[in-house]
Amino acid sequence: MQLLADKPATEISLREVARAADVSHNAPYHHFSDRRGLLKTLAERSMAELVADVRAALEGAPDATAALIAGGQAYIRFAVERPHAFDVIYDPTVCIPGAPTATMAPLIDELETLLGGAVVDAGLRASDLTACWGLVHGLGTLAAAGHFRLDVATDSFESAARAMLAG
Amino acid sequence: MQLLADKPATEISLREVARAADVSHNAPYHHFSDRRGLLKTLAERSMAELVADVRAALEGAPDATAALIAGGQAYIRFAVERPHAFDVIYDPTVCIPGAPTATMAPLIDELETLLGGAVVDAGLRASDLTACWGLVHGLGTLAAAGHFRLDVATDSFESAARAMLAG
DNA sequence: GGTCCAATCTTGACAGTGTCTATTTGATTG
DNA sequence: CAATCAAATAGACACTGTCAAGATTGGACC
Repeated sequence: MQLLADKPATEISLREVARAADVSHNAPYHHFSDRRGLLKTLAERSMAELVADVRAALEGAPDATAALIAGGQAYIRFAVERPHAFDVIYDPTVCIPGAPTATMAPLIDELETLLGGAVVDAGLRASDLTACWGLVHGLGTLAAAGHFRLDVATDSFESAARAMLAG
Repeated sequence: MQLLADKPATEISLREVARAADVSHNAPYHHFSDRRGLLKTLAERSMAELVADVRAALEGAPDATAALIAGGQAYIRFAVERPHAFDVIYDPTVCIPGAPTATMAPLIDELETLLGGAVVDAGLRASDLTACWGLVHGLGTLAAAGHFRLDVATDSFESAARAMLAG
């Protein structure tokens, strides 16, 4: 996780992890089946932290509308502030949504429940979860890649969400 | 580009490209500066095709509202049908938005002009480009990763766009 | 105490990869 | 014809993921 703060998961090697832990180059194989096994674990931990961030934002909001906006903005902020952690969560070569890890599956469910609940509580239809999730995911990804700034992304989400609520 | 249809850019090796072209393992170095140089070229070609798809969708639409929806849906469809090409376009280790390639820069501009024009023509504010781009990007990415189906993503974009137009 | 066992770590080896250097080829051009 | 220059080549290096086969450990049990 420490290495993941500085470089993309793709560029993290098992031997590098071993060196950082000051053990032999093969010690990681007694803790992870594979290089992909390591990445799976990184993805699970990252997802747990993303879910925690979103939940904290939802719980800290005064009303349902504010909760939807705060939750979405927390999602976007996570993507921008921890881009490599965010990327590894959604890397399809690491975790296939159709067949997720035993640890990952409930986290995905929880994220969907949190976001879905916020969408419905704010007065939107349940099917609008797709749009809201897509919106924060795309804004977060593009902002993380540098296509626009974080505050532009969060403001943009807020006004789009309000437009959907009004419409 | 042929290899990119079957596997992510990350898993394409220069030596593999050389074998596919039936040349020595070092021949690619006379056409690309670097492994990253190859990926940059793949990103540029992919971006050109994405822009072409979006433009074709815009031009084939009967009115401004239909154009916005068709353009966004073309973007989503590209992401789902050619996920590896889509990924390499937005890979920040390949092309940094702040300092894009000479070939990539005008393509990014063109995409923004196309989408921005569609947004404004349909009656939205220019600042809504961010939300629309983020929306199709996120829906495309999540659908490509398998989090929901293509038709769910395109339908979701259509109804969200109509909601924004009505609000 | 002694004995087993499972985890953990180690060294050593292998093929594959990106990249550097130096050398050869082959066509274009003066 | 000779010169030149781009394109391709072979060879080498460090690095990587992964496999195999031994070490070391610490506790559970007789």
